[in-house]
Amino acid sequence: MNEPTLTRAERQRIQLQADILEAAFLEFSERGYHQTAISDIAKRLGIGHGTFYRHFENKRDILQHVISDTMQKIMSLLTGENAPQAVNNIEEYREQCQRISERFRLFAQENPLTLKLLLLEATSIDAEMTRFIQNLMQMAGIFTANYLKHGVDSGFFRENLDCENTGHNIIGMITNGALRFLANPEDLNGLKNYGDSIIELIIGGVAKPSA
Amino acid sequence: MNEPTLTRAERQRIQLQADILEAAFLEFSERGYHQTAISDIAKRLGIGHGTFYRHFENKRDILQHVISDTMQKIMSLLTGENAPQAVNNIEEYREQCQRISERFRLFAQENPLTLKLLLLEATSIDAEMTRFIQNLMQMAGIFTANYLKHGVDSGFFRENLDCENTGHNIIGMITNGALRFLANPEDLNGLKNYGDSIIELIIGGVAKPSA
Amino acid sequence: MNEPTLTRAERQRIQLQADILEAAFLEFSERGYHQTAISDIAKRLGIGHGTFYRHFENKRDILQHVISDTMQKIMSLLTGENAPQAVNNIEEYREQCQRISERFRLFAQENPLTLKLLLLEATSIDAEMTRFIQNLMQMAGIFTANYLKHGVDSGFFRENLDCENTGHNIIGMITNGALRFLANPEDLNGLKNYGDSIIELIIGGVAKPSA
Amino acid sequence: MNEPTLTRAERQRIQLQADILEAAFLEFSERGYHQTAISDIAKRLGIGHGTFYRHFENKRDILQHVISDTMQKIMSLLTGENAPQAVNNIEEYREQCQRISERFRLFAQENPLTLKLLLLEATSIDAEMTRFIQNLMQMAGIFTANYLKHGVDSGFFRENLDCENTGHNIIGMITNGALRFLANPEDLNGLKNYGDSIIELIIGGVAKPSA
DNA sequence: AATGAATGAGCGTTCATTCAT
DNA sequence: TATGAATGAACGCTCATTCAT
Repeated sequence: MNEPTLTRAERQRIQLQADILEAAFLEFSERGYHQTAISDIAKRLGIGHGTFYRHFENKRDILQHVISDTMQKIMSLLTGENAPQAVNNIEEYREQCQRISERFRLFAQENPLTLKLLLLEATSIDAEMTRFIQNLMQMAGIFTANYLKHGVDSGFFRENLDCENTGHNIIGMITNGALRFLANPEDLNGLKNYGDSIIELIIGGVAKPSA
Repeated sequence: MNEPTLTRAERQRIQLQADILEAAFLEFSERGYHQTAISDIAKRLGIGHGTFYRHFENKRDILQHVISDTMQKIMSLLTGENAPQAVNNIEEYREQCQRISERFRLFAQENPLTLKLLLLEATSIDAEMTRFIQNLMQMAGIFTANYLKHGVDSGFFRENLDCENTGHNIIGMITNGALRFLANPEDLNGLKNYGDSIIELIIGGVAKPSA
Repeated sequence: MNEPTLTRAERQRIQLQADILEAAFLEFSERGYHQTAISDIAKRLGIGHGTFYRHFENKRDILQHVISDTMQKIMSLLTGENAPQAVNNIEEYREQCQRISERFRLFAQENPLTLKLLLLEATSIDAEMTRFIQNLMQMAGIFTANYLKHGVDSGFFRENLDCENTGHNIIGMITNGALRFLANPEDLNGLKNYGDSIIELIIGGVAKPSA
Repeated sequence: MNEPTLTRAERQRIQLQADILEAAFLEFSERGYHQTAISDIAKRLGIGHGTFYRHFENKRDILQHVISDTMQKIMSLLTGENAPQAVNNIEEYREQCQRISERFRLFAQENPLTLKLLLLEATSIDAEMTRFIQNLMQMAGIFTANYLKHGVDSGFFRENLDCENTGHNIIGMITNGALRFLANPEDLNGLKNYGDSIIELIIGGVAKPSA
C-alpha cells in the first residue's frame, strides 16, 4: 500500500477532483451537457468556478472524464459471479439470464442518470464522443458473445449460432429496455416483463417448437 | 391536380421552405443541433439569415419540422407490401423478414444522416424531443408486435409469446443494427450478417432445437 | 371648390394616406413608437407593409406627420368661441376659464391617446422631436399670455402681471393635469377639482385676501 | 465607520458598479434609453460589455437603478432647511419660495441631464416606468401641499384653499419650468423670471387686488 | 492553490428598408 | 401602384476561459 504516502494536500486534491467529477456527472445527466455551465458545476459544490480549471482542462475534458468514469461503472456490471462458464445446460442458462436481468434492472433503478447520460446525452456531443459510445456498445456485444460461445461449445446452443452478431442483437434488446425504462421509470413490472421476453426470445425464438 | 393553381410566388415560397428544411436537416445531422447556427443554415443556401425567420418561427421550430419530416420518411418504411397478413407459415415469415431486412439496409445506406439525426442527435436536444423519439420507438415496437400477433393467431408462433414486449425486443435489435451501421457505414456485409442473425434469433432462439 | 377636380385615384391615395396616419397614431400612442413596427401599422390596416413606403419616407417621417396632425387637433382646441376679448371683468374671466376647463376635460376624455402621445411618448424620440414638443408648449404659453394681456389691458388683472411667464405657468398646470388624468383616467371628479384649483389659483392666488 | 472593513475587492466592485451606473445615466440621458446599447455603456467606461452583466441583471434593470438613483437626488432637493414650518406670514413665505426657487434653478443648472432623463426620457420606456414617474410627480405634489396646509393653518393663506390640488398645480408649473430650461439652458435670466412669476401667481393670483 | 472579476466571441432574434414582381 | 420576400445591421445576452490577487 502506497496510499498512506500521499500527503494530506494530495489526498485533498484527489478528493476535490472526485467531487467535481461527481457534480459534473449529476449536472450533465440531469440538465444535459449543453445546458450545463461550468459555473453550475462549481455552484453545486460551493467552489469558485475558476477552481474547476485547476483540475480539468476545459468543459469537454471533464465530460470525457465523466463518461470514462461512467463506463467503469457499467463495465463493473458485466463482471463477477455470473460468468459464462458457470452454466452447463439450457435451464441453468435461463436462470443465469434471469439473475443478470435482475441485476441490470437493479442497476437501472439505482443509476438512471448513468443510463441517461450514456444513451441519450453522450451520443450527440461530438464525433469522438459518439465513437466512444459506439465502442462501448461494441465491447458489450463482444462480451455477450462469449456467453453464447460457451453455450455452443457446451452443446446446449445450436452449432450454427452466429455468436458475435447475436451478442450484439442481445445488447440491442437490453439497450432498448434501458431506454424504455428511462421513458417510464416507475413501471418496474413492465421492465421485468420486457426482460423476461428477451430471455424467452433468446432461448426459444418465436417459432412454435413443433414447427 | 391542383398544383398548377399555385402562383409562381407560392411555388417559390414552398420550394424555399423545402430548401431551408433540407439545409437544416443536413446541418443538424452533420454537425449537430447545438453546433449549428441559424447563419450556418442560411450560408449553406446562400440566403440572408433573416430570411430563415420568414419561414420558421425559431431554431427549435425548424428542428421540430426536420424531425417530423424525418419521421415521415421512417414511417413510410414500415408501410406497403410487407404487411403482417401476407405470410402463413414460418418459412414465409422468414422470407418476409429477409425482405424487410433488406429494405432497412437499403434505407440505411440511402439515409445515413436520417438515422444519425434520430438515433444520436435528437435524443438530447431537450426533454420534449427526447420524449418524441421515445414515442417513435414505442410506436415502432407496437407496430412490430402486430406481425407477431398475426403469427400467433395463424398458429406458426408459440401461443405463450409476449407479442408486445417481443416487438420492442426486435426494435431494440434493429436500432442497434442502425447504430452499428453508423459506426461502420462501409461494412455492408457485416450489416447483412447482423440482420440475418436477428432473423435467426427471432425465429429459433439460440437453444439447440432438440434440447 | 377644387376638390372635385381630383381624380378618383388621387382621392384614394389621399384617403389611404389618412388611413395610414390614423393607424400609425393609434399604434404609436397605444404601444409606443419604439415598440411599434411598420408591419404593425400595415397589419392594422390590412395593407402590405411595403405600401407604407410609397406614402411615407420612413418610420421617423410618419411620426413627424402623426405629431403634426395631432398638434392640429390640439391647436383647434385653443381657437373658437372662448376668445380673450370675450370677457370684460374678473367674473366673466372665471366663467370663461370654467368653460375652457370643461372643454379641456372633454378633450382629454375623448382623446387620451393624443395626450399620451404628445406628453409621454413624443418627448423621447430624438432631439428634434423633443424640440418640436417644446415649441408646442412655448406656443401654447404665448397663446395663453394673450388672455392675460387682455385682462391687464381691460383693467381686471393687476398691471405688473408678467403675462408671458404667467402664461407658461398656466400651461404647466394644465399639462400636469393632463398627466394626472392619464395616470387616473377614470377619476373625472378629481380632474374637475384639479381644474377648479387652477382657476382659483390663477385668479386669487393663495394669500388671504385681507392680507 | 465600518467602511474600512470592506476589502479592496469589495471597494473595487462597488466603485465599478457606481461607474457603470454613472455611465448608463449619461448615455441614457444624452442619447436616450432606446438609442443606447449596452456596449455603448461599456465602451464609455472602457470595459468589456460582458462585465456589465456581472453587475446588473439586464438593460431594464440598470435603468431602474439609474432612475432610482436619480430620484434620490431629486428627493434630497426637497428636504432640509426650507421646511414648511419655517415661515409665519406671507412675506416669509415669499422669501422661502424665492430660496427654494433659487435652489431649484441651481439644481437645474448642475443636473440638466437628470431633468432630461426624468421628464423627457423616462416617460416612455414602458408602462411601469411611466407609472413610476407619475408616482414621483404625485408625491411631489403631496409634499408641496404640506407647505400650503401650513399656510392655511397659520392663517396667512385663504381658508378655502384646496391644498392638495394646488400642490399639484405648483408642481406642474415647476415641471414646466424645468422643461423650458432644458429647451433653453443658457437663458438663466428667463428661468429666474419664470420662477418669479410662479411665486407671484401663487401668492396673489392675477386678479387686481382691489377687485 | 483557490478565487471570481473580466472578457469578448458568438448566437438567436428583430425589424426598417429595398426592390423585383 | 401595391406587395411582401429578402436582407443584414444591430442588439441583448450567455458563458467558456483567462488571469490578477
